[in-house]
Amino acid sequence: MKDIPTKYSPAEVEGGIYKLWEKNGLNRARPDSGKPSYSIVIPPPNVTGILHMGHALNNTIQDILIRWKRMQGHETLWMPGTDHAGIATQNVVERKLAGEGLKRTDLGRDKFLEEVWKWKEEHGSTIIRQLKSLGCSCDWDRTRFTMDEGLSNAVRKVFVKLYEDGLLYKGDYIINWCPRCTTALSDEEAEHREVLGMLYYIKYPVKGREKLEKANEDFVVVATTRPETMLGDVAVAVSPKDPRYRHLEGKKLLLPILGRELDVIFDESVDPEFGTGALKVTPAHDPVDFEMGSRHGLERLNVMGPDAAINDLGGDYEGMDRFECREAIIEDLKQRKLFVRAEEHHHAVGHCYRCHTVVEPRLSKQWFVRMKPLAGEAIKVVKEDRVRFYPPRWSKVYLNWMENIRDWCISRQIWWGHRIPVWYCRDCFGSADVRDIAVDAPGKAGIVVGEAPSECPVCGSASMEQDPDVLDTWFSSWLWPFSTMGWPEKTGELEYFYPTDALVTAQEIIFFWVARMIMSGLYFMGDIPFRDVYIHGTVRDATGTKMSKSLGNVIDPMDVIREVGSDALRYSIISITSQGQDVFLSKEKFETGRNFANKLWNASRYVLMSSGEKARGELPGENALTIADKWILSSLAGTVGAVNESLEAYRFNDAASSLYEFIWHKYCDWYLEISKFAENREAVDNILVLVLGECLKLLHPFMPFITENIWQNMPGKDRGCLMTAGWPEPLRGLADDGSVPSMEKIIGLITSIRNVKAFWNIPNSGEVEALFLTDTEEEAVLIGDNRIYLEKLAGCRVLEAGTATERPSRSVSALSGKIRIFVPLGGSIDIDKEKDRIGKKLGEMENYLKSIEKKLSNRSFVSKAPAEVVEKEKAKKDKFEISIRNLKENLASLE
RNA sequence: GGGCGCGUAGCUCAGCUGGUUUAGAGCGCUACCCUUACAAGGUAGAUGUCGUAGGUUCGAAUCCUACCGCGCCCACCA
Repeated sequence: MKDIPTKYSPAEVEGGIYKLWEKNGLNRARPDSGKPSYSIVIPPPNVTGILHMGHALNNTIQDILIRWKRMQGHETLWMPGTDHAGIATQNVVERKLAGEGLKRTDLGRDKFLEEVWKWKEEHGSTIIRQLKSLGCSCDWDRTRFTMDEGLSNAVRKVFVKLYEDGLLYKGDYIINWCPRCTTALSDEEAEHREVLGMLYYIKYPVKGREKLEKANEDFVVVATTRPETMLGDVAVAVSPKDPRYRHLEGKKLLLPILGRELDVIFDESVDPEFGTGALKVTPAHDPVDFEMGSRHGLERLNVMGPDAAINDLGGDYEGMDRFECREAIIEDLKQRKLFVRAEEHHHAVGHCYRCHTVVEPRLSKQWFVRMKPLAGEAIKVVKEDRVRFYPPRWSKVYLNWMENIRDWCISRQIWWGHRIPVWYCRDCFGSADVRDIAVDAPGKAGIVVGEAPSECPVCGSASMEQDPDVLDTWFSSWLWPFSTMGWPEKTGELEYFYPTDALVTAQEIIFFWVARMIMSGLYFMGDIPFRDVYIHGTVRDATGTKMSKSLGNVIDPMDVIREVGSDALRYSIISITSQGQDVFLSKEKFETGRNFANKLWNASRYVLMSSGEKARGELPGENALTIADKWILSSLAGTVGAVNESLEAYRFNDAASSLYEFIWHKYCDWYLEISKFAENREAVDNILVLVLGECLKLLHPFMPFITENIWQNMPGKDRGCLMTAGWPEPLRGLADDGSVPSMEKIIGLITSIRNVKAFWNIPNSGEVEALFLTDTEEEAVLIGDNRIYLEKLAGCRVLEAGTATERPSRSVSALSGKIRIFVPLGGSIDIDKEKDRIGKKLGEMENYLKSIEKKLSNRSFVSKAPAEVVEKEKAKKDKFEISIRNLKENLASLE
């Protein structure tokens, strides 16, 4: 025992502790335990990803909840897993292949997928391992992956059900297209970023006018940010209310360079104020134009290929990249005197959320889910508080999105993911590319949705071709709360653990995931997927920038764990994240947790070395308790209550600081010091061990490793694991006999005396004498009975305590509450210094007293304020008057 | 264009269902201490017109309005 080092070394204990838990199967959830259930849905991290600070924060919060509930006696399920992250993972593997000089098309679909699975086998367990070193007490036996057989089955079932219910369709729409990933993206996957671009003004000649002289007569000026899309223009639109263009009705314009004839159309959606009030219409490359094109029956000319290079409709520009083409077109327009000017223009441009390439709005045939029918219930459950957001403001964000919901583009032109379970009959559809076959209603002939058919139900042909696309990764994630529990089977897990209790996630994932899970839960399970949604802040660096690999400002949680340990990481990050506020991190912030862990370590070391061998932490009989004992026990009870209250309200930092305050500033600073000179050794040893044990329990959800480690070193054979020890009860039923205020008075006296000593430069180890003038006889007795505290902790000898104590000559004085303290200083007293000290204090107090008096003399205050507030104010006044009188007497006695 | 968050000690932030806090914590700073658990420590101390200006109220860091600075999210102004 004596060999325990004075520095806590997490690296030496954490791994072993985790093995201990796993060996005992402590994180396994049993749906048949009969206990109340508590379950959490883990936001599945990317299978090939690695742990970043956001994960660390997110999973620490979840682990706190799970450990807390487990100790409270709930049967807890924290189901871990990873998602296949279609685009991201495919990109990673493609990059690896590129290093070998290969493209995915060189391998072919099957071979490529083999490569991805291989990659997944090699790298997929990294994040799981990292979550374990963070201390996460997930039920690892139930680890799920979105492409597991069970989850894939759920995806197919859901696809079929949506199809049969008329909620799926495949058709031509403008979608967000990433030319680098060569796939469609959902609206949420296109991140809009404000950029400084150019707005180009271009002349479109009026047909039949050879000269380009008079604006609006000979030509119309059109403004655009993407001149390259003019290759796909089919019209120019103006507002019907715009007098400038009314005369153009029935006229034709000529598309610059290509010379195609364009109609002039009149549409309400054109804003006459913007640009020139004339808008070029490109239905295949812009969502607004697409809508307009549909209204006016315009042709849709798609002028770009999948890589956003200009296709054969682009004439001489064929083969050029879109941005290259932009430059070339501007140049050609200038040559032809059709270019007017370019001005700087701020606008939001979509970027691919995986590779950050500028997204191209592009006409394309894709699968969509009709969302409006799913949104209704999802709005209701939040409005009715059946699903609650913490902090509540996020429900507004959620509702705003839900009320304006748009259809979800779910098909992706990549290979890694759940392939769309739709087969088309080659014979029924002839040679058409199956991608181009529209599916606008359920039951279309020649199409089979669900399992691979052996033949076409219409013509009997055996030549069926599966849709080449895969589904959006979120199409499997949105089923996570029930697909992981075995849905569509009616499993015991679903019965017992669904709906789950809490979802902990980051703000940026509300639309991607939270909202969609609520919709899918309600639609497929008929019930909400979770009751509480806790939205934590975003982890940023010290300057407020979001941490990201590409910016190079990340702090790797694994580095932090190596340096200070998981517990320190967890405690630090939790203590700086107040509800829903962003977390600003720097390496120094982890010192808080490291120091706290070390403090706990050393306090435990002391308790176990000096007393723990015999003491078992039993509460001594009430008669054996000192005021200090009762004070620490009562304070512990208060802390239990505070921690519970904070955790119930998802105020993790509050819970953490309550524990910090109690353990450090009450248990260590005071009780441990007091214990060193306690008379009843046996009683105090038991209380030391008892309080330590309760502290370990309360702290365990926050710092699981160190607390379990200390727990395992505490005496007592049948302790078992702290991880499954019972959570402390709020109160231990101690009689309220005034011990707590008495102890607080003693603490106040000690502080005052220390203060005097510091002011007069008396070393803390040096002894002084002290006399006490009290208001009441009880206080004098209290001091007399507890003189040992003053002597040991303030380093003073108590000479006298009573209501008639006289101030000795050549002494300085202090005040604690209403008790006056005199400390004789013999010849060393510097009267001027003392006068100055008292004078300053007196000034402060007189000022404050004046403000109280003013308040009390205000008739409105006395008549309108609640009686207890007035009483308090009067009590304050009394206290200050006495203090001032005392100080004046002190001053007078110096004369 | 809508919506949201933040501006409190040198730094990072709590507090904000108005009055028990003469505004708190951690870090940093100052002084004294290697006191037999802990120097990653102990004791004591200094530091704030609570962004600005109004308003509501007996009373506002806390509620309302406007403004000034930051930051974020959503949105089809080309």
